[in-house]
Amino acid sequence: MTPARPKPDALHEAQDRFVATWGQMGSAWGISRTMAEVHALLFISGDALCTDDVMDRLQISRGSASMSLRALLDWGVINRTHKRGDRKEYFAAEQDVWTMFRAIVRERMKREVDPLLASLFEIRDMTGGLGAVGADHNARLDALLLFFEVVQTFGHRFISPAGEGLQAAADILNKADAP
Amino acid sequence: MTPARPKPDALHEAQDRFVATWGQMGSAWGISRTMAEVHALLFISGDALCTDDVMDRLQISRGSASMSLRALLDWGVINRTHKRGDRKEYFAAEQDVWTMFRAIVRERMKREVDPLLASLFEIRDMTGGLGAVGADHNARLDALLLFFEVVQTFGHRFISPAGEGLQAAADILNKADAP
DNA sequence: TGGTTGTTTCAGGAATGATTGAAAGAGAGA
DNA sequence: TCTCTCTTTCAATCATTCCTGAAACAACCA
Repeated sequence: MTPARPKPDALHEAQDRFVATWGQMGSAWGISRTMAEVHALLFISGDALCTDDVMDRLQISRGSASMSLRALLDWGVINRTHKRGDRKEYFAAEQDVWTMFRAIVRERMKREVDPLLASLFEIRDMTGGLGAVGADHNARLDALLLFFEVVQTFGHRFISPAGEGLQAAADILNKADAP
Repeated sequence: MTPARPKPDALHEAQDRFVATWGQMGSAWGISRTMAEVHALLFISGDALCTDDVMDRLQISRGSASMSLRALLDWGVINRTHKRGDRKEYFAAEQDVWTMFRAIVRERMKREVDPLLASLFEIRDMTGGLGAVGADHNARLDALLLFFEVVQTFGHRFISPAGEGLQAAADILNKADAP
């Protein structure tokens, strides 16, 4: 067995399983497995960890750890911290789940929904000149556009500053739960 | 230039761009590019196409076309049809955008959210015996569980039979739009 | 400034996931 | 039953994406 046990085995194993689970979830949704695992580790440990901690725990290279951490910072789901008398950088995951998902939704909207809508508008314009030939085509595009505009509206509401976003979502769900 | 032009160039090009756009979108969300492209083609053309039509238009192999079509059937976003006096199978995309997304949400819930919740519960149980050591860990898991239960509730409402699902979502969004 | 510690970058290699194409399967009609 | 047409399967190949590791970079301190 392992001679040194800094943590109870059960906790350590539970963390590992959480990391694996969250990693799988990530890849199903288009996020690289490692990046999701790094996030999972920071979230579930609750501590601020340094690059070497992450490397050791997940058995990944320095480069990979650095890139994942950078990407997570860009997404706004982790933060840099420092420890007094230590030059290393430490990273801690946002612990509020709603705040975390607001950040995720904000980024995905910016990276995917907004460009998608822009493209759909452009594509629609390509057949503006056509008469009846393009009518059905345009009708289909319009239906899709309408749907994604609704998605965008809803998304904006979800991510809008603190109270509103969370409250709006919670209210909707509470109302929806009642009947 | 191409000698035969069964369709106006503009329409053809618009379709191609839509296919490419939808394909990109797919890969960002964990769906294989080709499968998303096949779906895009069926959706934007509005016709029922056979395997060869899809192969020719997207320049993919028979095997790839067959597998993509099968997967799209499993997702419930396209349907088989037949033409009188023709043994070939034709495929047509669901044209109602809300129905289409209800199918997508239903499948993703079943494939990803449900198993995720099951895993999170299991992981939580792994540290049930631990005292104070595991308390923070469990609190974090609980917060995540709560969030995904909300997601699940909301998702179920969205996909619930015809009227309700669509209506509920539309209502919520209309209300949210007002102020 | 030189030495030390820590971080980022990126070309190349490894792993993962997707596609092909040919062969087997399935069904219809004669 | 045989033949013809269309569909599905799957091992081998290909493409893409991800990770590694070492070198360059940056920041701090004496």
